[in-house]
Amino acid sequence: MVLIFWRLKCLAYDKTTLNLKFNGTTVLKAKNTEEVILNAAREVFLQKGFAAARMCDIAKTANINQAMLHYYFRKKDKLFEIIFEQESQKFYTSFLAILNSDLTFFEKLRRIVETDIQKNIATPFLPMFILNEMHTNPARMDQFFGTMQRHEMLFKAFNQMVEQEQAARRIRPVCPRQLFLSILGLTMFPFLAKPMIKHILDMQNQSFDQLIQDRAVYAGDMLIQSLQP
Amino acid sequence: MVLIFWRLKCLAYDKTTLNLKFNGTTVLKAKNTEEVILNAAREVFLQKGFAAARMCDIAKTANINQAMLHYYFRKKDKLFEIIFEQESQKFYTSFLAILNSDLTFFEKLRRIVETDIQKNIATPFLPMFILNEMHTNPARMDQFFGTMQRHEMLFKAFNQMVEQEQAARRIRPVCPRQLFLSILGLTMFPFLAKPMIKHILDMQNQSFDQLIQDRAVYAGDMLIQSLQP
DNA sequence: AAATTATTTAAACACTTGTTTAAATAATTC
DNA sequence: GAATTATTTAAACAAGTGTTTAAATAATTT
Repeated sequence: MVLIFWRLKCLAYDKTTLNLKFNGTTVLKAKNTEEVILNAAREVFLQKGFAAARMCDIAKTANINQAMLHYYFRKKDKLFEIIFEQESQKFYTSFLAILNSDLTFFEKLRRIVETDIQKNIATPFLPMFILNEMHTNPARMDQFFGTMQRHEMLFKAFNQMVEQEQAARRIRPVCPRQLFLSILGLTMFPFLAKPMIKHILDMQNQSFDQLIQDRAVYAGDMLIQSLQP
Repeated sequence: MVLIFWRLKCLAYDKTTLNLKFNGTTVLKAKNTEEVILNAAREVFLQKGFAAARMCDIAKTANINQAMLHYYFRKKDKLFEIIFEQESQKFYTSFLAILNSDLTFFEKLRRIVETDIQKNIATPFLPMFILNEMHTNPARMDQFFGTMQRHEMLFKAFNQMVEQEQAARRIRPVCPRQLFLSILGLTMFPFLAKPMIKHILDMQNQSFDQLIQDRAVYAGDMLIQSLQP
């Protein structure tokens, strides 16, 4: 019995490093400090944005000394750049893949809306994080769009598809750019305006989440309905 | 000739106060310092948000000494509160008025979308300003919605109207909350995402503004089209 | 096991940025 | 026109916040 307690005492997670230690020596390196820092930075930056985020908040969230942040990442800017880069990637990766699939146009619309909403449910602060950062610091856009021409491809593919559908008279005449704006607006807006909307609609978190869930079907219906020839 | 030059020299706007002076004495008090400061604060806060806004930027924009800001408004927080309060007012004042007018439902929809977009054209940073502030500092919401129950009224009136139209089978069955989200999303999103959208759609300012202008009609069409029974 | 390297800590540092002070100037009142 | 009050300025101040340092500890290599 004493033995058990002795073991329990000596086998424990180090709160600081999150490593599993036995008698003070690391047995399992769950995550290295770098990852712990990045996760904390992501959490704080996504919630507050660059300007309002505090290095000490990140340190506190990561459960480490503030100097560690600089040991691993030198500057706040550098740390932010990494997070922004990572999060930028998530933003519209699936969009192109869906466009290039062999679904029908309407199926693609549904799929895009569906995956977009599911993605944003997973990381609800991402839209505001990206858009606000671009708003206050337009120079960041170059980083967002990177070196490649992802974004040109993105709309070109979409545009071509809409024109094709239109030519075949499977949808009514519509400005592809407006349609593009509508898709993003219908899916992203609830995440951008969540605090306000919750208040106006007088909803708790749970029922708001349900509203968002239902929105995938609703937005899909609406788009398709509005495109009927 | 000399006289003319002498006059030109002595009749001039004081860069600091914006007052019109003659021989050094104020002839016309265009705007008092308070207004000058508030206008500068509005400009800076709307563009940067609270955290990224700098008192010295506001002073520079107002063309005055930084100490003046504190002489007139004590603290940065206080100054921000005033601006936030003023801008909050503009946010959905017209919405209720239109709902209570005696237009048909579809006409109301068009009118709401139209005025919303026109309002945002006049103050394009307002949506991001309000939503981002609520996102980073939810405590601000109480100030936004103020003491009155404007917001409850707002959705209640809308909800009732949708249900009424539905009962009369003038529109297809639809969740009023989803429709509400759609209206706001369709009109506000372009302003929230302007930097990104401009880049993706590869547009200059001018053509983007045209896209926004066209959007009032487009969004109205889309909403009505999607509601056809 | 000793030496070297990597990691962590606490404290100090330095830069930014909000705020105050005290003196000067302008405006107003008596 | 003198006295009082309001406004403005420059400078210093103070609080917040990012960053560095030097010493301590842990890990790794020799």
